[in-house]
Amino acid sequence: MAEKNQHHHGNLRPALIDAGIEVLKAEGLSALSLRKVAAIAGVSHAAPAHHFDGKNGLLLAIAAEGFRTFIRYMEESRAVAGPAPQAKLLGICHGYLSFAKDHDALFQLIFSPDIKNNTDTELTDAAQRAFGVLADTCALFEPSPSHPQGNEMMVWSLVHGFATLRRFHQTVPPTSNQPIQFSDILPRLTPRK
Amino acid sequence: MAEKNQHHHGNLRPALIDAGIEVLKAEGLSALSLRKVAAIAGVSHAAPAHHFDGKNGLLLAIAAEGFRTFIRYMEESRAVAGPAPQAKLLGICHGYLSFAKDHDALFQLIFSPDIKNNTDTELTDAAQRAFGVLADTCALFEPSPSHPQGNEMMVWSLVHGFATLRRFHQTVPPTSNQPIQFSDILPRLTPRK
DNA sequence: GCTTCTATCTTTACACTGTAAAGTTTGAGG
DNA sequence: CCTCAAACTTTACAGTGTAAAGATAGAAGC
Repeated sequence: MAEKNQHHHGNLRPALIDAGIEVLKAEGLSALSLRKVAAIAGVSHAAPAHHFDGKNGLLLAIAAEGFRTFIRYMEESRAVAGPAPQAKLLGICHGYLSFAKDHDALFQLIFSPDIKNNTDTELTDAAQRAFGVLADTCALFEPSPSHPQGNEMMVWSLVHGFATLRRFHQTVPPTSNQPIQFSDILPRLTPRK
Repeated sequence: MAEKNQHHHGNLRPALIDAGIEVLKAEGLSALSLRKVAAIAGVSHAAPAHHFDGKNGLLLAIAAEGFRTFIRYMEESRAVAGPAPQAKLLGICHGYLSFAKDHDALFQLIFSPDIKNNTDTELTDAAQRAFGVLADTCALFEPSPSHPQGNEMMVWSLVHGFATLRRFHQTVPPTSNQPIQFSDILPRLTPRK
């Protein structure tokens, strides 16, 4: 490894992003601080400022990386699903939900309104590619009569809300104690012929 | 008013909660601090500690208050809707979405996983009552064949995801620029006879 | 080979945050 | 009138983001 204990770290930027993801996994979003990731990477606390424009910049970079693994989750889950359109759609959603479960804090971050994005193309590109994965799968079905993107928004809202509320129910327990599967609430769409 | 400029404020607890909601409206969740609400209420920065168990306690109290106005939004929106079950359901959802739009930061707070709830009955009661408003309206329809609470969870996930993604699209703009209405993605349920 | 220069990182400093502990005031009860 | 307890203040401390100035090392030019 490029373990130079000198002044120049070598590839500090990705190291800081990795450290950030590490903190997210271990202690959650609220525990993520510039000084902590700097300490993990073995540099001074002010070093991150030269690679990211403040804390928000680090969050943007981590979020972009998060979106990329988010995409991977959906694509891999779709790949192992059956060939039928409905199976592929459910596969995407299961990937969505698996990501939310496996990367709790990262999921919180990438959809957090706290990260102010001012034309960060790296983030918006990754986010729109993530939406594209879902849109492509929705294109296998007849479009919604009410709106050209009706199916996308319906499925996207449904799975996102489901994931978010499942997180919420860890804090405020639901009234019912019968666990519900996502496939129970996903409507059947009519495949395109 | 009970404007005593002495040592004892009189009713500091609700004043701090109001100050917190005021900050949320003006500057957002990230700008909410104990010291700031204390300053607004005109007390020393450590005063809140005697009424709430730390910052999380204040957040819990604000969130409980937030859930109560959240309930009011849904009930009032249902009241002005038509008598048909589907109209009432759509009314609830519009109240849901109006609240999310009018009280952006408060909406973020009440569904934030950062507020750690350790058997705070005030919050859980309000939250479960909010869910009850939606459940009551869903009871007007035939139950989902797949799960007794299938309709509730479907509608709840749908509207919550829609609200969240609308917030998200303020940061990352959507690929399509044709605005979509919630009524376009809400499925028609079959009313109970 | 030597100098210069620039990106990278460090040091120092400051305002702000939450929290704990000890001190002060005020109003109520004996 | 005295005591006392609740409400609030004061003081202190560790942690945070950020800005500015200083140090270092590798590259670029000659």
